[in-house]
Amino acid sequence: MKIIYMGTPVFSVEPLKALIEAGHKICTVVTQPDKPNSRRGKEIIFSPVKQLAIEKDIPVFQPKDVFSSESEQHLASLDADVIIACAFGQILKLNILNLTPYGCINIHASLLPKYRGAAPIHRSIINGEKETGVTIMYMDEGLDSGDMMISKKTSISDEMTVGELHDKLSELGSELIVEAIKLLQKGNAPRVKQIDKESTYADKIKKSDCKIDFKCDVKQIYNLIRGLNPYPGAYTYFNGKIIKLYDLKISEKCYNKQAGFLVGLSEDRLIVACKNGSLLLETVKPEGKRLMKASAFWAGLHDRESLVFGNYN
RNA sequence: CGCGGGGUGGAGCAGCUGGUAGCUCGUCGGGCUCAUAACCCGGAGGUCGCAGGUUCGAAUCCUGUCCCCGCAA
Repeated sequence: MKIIYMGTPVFSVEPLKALIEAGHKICTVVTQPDKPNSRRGKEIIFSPVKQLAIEKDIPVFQPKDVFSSESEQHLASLDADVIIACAFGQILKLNILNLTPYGCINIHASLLPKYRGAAPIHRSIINGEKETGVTIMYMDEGLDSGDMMISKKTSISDEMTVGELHDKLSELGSELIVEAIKLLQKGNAPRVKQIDKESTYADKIKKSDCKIDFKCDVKQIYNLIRGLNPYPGAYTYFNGKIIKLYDLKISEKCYNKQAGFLVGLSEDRLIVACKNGSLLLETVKPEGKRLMKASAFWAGLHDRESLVFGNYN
């Protein structure tokens, strides 16, 4: 198959690799424009997918708007069989959706119609789901509302972080997309409508979603933290500064302290009292600092007056 | 030139209204103890990122330089 691949972040790297290894001809990789960035100003960071494309000698196309007529003309001139989109980051409109014989196929990291949208992986952990998966679908104009081709489930363990789940789903997506293309080629690919009324949405993670509310149950906080670990990281405040919490365990042990109180250290873990239990922090990242052991953070406290997370002052 | 924080014994920090360095943890030795992650005593370990300047004297002030990181994108 002659494929146009659209993707941007790390999640879309593995599937692209898999397609290349499966022997498909990737005529162009479409990815988001380079962001002129970095603190220093000048360094330009290529998207993960672009890096792979360069490595594999695949042409890269970075339109500001894929659906623009110039972009459309360029893509049309490639004469591809199918467009595969995976976390590309731009909305596709009809002109692109209908550009190739097989249309646009999407790799989505959830079991549709559940968790449509931008952050299905994060949201599924934050919500404490036990199971999720990857769905290969035919794209339409809606938000992840197209007909489904195939999907595969995977379980979410109680300790899993979003980073781990991300990698797992990325791998699963790689397997599925290769299989999906085979089905398309054979001409017997399934096509199942989504049951719209059962759909749910996983909105993009906003900054405010990452703030820990210590009034919540310990389990909820635990899910939030692992659902945002390693990126973008759940945060709270300590002495007026932001501190992000990463690796941790949850404990049922209750302390007679206010939620957010730093009880002390136990086996190199910082105990934080919560509602209906406690958190055992292993790594944290104070504002302006790099990731460090919770025990190191504890060791560096010179003022043991206000040992509470969640306060602005 | 997007905003900002930082480079001090193995780790995390304090000191920075100038006079050769301190805290917590770790580590080593010893003690207490049935025992210990707890406690007590003692020790080792630092050219205070680098270069230059001011000064009788700088981790502390000034200049330059390298590196690291947080936020925002």
